[in-house]
Amino acid sequence: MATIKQVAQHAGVSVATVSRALNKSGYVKKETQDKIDKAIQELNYRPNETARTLYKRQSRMIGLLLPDMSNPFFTVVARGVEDEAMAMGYHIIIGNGDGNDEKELAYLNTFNVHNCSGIIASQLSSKETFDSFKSYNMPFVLLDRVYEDHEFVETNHYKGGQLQAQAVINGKAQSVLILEQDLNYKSFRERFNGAKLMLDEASINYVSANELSLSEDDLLNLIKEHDIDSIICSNDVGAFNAMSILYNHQYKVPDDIQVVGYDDIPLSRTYSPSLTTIHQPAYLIGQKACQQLIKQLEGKQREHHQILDVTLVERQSTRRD
Amino acid sequence: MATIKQVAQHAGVSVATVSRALNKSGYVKKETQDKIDKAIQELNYRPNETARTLYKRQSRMIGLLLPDMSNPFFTVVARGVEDEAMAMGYHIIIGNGDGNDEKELAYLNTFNVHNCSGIIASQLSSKETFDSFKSYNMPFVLLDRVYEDHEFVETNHYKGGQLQAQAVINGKAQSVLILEQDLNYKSFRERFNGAKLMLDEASINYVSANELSLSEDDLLNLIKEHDIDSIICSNDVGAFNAMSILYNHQYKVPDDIQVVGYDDIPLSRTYSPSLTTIHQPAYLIGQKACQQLIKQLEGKQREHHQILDVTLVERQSTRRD
DNA sequence: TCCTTTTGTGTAAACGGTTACACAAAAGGA
DNA sequence: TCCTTTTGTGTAACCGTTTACACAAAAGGA
Repeated sequence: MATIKQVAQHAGVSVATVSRALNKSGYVKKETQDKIDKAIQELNYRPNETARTLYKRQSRMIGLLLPDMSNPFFTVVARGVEDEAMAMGYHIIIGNGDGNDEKELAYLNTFNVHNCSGIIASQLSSKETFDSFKSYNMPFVLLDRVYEDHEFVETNHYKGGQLQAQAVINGKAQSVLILEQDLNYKSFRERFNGAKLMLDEASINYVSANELSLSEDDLLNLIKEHDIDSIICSNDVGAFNAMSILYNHQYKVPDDIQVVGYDDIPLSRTYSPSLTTIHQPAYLIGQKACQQLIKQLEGKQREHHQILDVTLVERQSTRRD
Repeated sequence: MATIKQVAQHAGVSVATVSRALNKSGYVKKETQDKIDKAIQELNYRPNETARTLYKRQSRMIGLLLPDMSNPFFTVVARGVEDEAMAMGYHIIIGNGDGNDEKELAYLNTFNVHNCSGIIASQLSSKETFDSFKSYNMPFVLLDRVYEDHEFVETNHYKGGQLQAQAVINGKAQSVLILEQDLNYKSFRERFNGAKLMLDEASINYVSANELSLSEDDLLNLIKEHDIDSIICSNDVGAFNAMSILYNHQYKVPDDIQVVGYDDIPLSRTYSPSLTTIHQPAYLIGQKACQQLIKQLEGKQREHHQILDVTLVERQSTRRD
């Protein structure tokens, strides 16, 4: 690889001039600029980012820390971040925290020693991790599962929960099973509360259970015991799971039991029956978070808390009228 | 952030000694080591990767270029690469090429100017891109969609195609529709050939069509026209799509038409009916590719061409006997 | 014309590490 | 004891950029 020194030599100027020409900082005579451009062409020179980063103590890289990129929701978020970063001339280093403190801190450290200019993170597994994040004094934006005293982009989970309930109410629900996830996370808690509120207002019975610790038999028992005719799931993957179990036990969806998911991952449109779910603008979340971070980096004016809207997408897995 | 200079000062030694202590290169007296460790502790020092990279002209980062990380197959591959990289003390910069020459070259360039130590890439959209890759003289390993004159990790696509045919033959196929994708890629071509061979041997009729350019109506027409009772898809997402269309037009899967996918993405187990498909060890592909690249980096002995096995996973979307 | 400002360029010091080299002290061998 | 080897440490150059500073030439103003 050619270096700036070689370009300088080749063009018969000093490295400082080349650098100025490159960055359009300071004065450079047209004639000189041309000579330099020619040299750059001929040597196929591309400035070394590492050296630039070292001097500037700031790279054009963004650390992206997700719970798990193979979760389809986060995959799409990541894609949003990546595309936006690319468009703005940044690049991302990706990390999967797996809800594990140590891993999260290890990635945080990585991002730091690589002079990443900022971090986008979701689901820091504990308040301590979050505090560590803050102590690094790196710009960052939280995603989806946020702490309220920091900049974030999220969606309106409360409304999402209400819409889930609305969907089953539209399908004449009588007895609802709400499958929740870790209620320590505000997002899940709010969805849960939103759904409960709507069901209470409509005087519809419901029971709830933790989706993660629920076996197939547990689910079937709950259904029998409470004569369940509607299931509200905590996300689409969970809904697919439930529908698969229902299918294998001769329950018809949505006639016997209707199911509503959450996220609207790409496959929920394609599933048969296609899944009624809450659309979260995953790609947009990623994009917005990236935009917000870059604004933060550049000291620009911005919204510190962005709460994006969610919508109900009614498909075949719920009844209508 | 503390620097090595501060650590040296704090410990009362030179930076060279600190560096040697840090890297366990060269001699360091036990006593001195202790003083240095203490200083590192007290200053919470962590070596700056950028500086290290600049001197060594080699970072501990790997560029990962995929067609699209939101394709569930590649998501899992990426996760395999990431986990393995993490375990070996490397990190990944991720890029989505989207089958677009320019993007691929842009990422290649990024990886290069960041002094990535190597590249793992899939589906370079043209031979020219591939040649550019080679001209950078960076170590790299190809994934899944490979050129044969370079190191790669892939799966046995020919066998995969045969197994797809086997699956429909097991379900007494009489008239098969093969949905293929871009046959310019060796992987798709081999699957196609594998499937055709098996069907020919069993004297079963088949027609084929390009999945990507096939509308819903086209599909339905083909089915009617050729009295199709089995569909071989080029991947699971395509199979879901097909099944969704079948479902909406009152075809029963697998009774009326059986469907076989390819990839065995996580959701194919959960889909209802669950999908018969060819299991590709996506995670393992990622892991192996990463291991192979790191061996290459370290100049170690290794297999240059790894061809992993695929297996048939028979589930509910195909008939049995 | 002389002085001031603007333009254009080069020199050298940073950025934070690693390592070649020099050299001194300690250990080992005869 | 003297010589050789091993151990331990420091000095300074280097990696490839950016930029503060110095300074000269050109342009502009009176």
